[in-house]
Amino acid sequence: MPKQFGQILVKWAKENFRELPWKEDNDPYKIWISEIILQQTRISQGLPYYLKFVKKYPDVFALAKAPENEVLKLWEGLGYYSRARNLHHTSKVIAFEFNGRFPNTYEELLKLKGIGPYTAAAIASFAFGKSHPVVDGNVLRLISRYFGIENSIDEGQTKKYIEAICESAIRDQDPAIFNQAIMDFGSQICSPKKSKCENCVFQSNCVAFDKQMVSTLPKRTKKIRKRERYFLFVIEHKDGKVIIEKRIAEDIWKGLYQFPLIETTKVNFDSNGLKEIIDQKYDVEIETISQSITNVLTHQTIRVKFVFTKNFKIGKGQKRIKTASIYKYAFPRVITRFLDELSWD
DNA sequence: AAATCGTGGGC
DNA sequence: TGCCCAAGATT
Repeated sequence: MPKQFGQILVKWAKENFRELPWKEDNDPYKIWISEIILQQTRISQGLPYYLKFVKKYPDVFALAKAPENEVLKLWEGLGYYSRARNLHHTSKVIAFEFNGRFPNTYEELLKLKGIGPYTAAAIASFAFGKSHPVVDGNVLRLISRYFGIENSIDEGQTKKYIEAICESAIRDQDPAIFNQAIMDFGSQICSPKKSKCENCVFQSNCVAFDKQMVSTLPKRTKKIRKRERYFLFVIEHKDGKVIIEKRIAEDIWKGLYQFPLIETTKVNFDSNGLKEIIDQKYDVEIETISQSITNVLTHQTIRVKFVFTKNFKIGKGQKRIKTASIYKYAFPRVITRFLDELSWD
């Protein structure tokens, strides 16, 4: 790593500076909220949620005092809901155990739920000026290409190697500026596709550019296995009320609500005898069944049908709510999208 | 260590 | 269209 790497990076960033709302002041709370929201999430997708969160919960006490369901409702649609649950959990730790004082070291931050190596480094540097490099997807890509690292970035060793490189690079720089710069550069110039190599300030030293490996680096070895699942959501709309239940299992959408669910097999899902399948679990009369809706997630493809019924016998863990108060509960996207199309005549 | 956790945009 | 990917963390 040439010593000028950090300098060149910071110089580039100052010429391409863009203000981010959570960096207006150095409020660790706001920086924390923004970093959790931005995990595996693009700024354009996360920004509206950030604005909602700091408006409704201006400080850690406001967040800590809120009920979890309310926090999940605000998070609805953003995905990876454990982030919201951990965010809320950690807000209570900070508010009630630390009396609202935010941990200000990398090591202490790392102990908090939902804060891993990236987020600890981000908060430590952006809020407290501590010298810890952020190593996110942008950084892994940039460093892999610059050094021509052909080992998979999925491996812990590779990540540690890149972290070590960044620790030396950040040393002589302002930590916050360096971290912002390296991520901005990775996302704007050293992008996954259509990298802007023509006018890249690192072109002459970049191994990947020299060896024409820009499009093949970084390497990944993990392959995603996708499961197929088949969900029947049973809806009973009666007297302006519907029945819902909370997802509590260690599974997708934990903490969110849904209509009573029957998970079934492909054969049953596609068969004409869906009634028997439903009868096995619930004592109901079936009216209509929606067409199959496909919900593609990272690790599973879920086929969903909505089954409209009468005389549903309510069971444990289920409750009737007014349709007018559905908006208070957080639902998975596949359900909110369906509800948006629906009018409860 | 490897699998899992959502959603939406880009091509 | 189907696949990749996105300011990762947890178990």
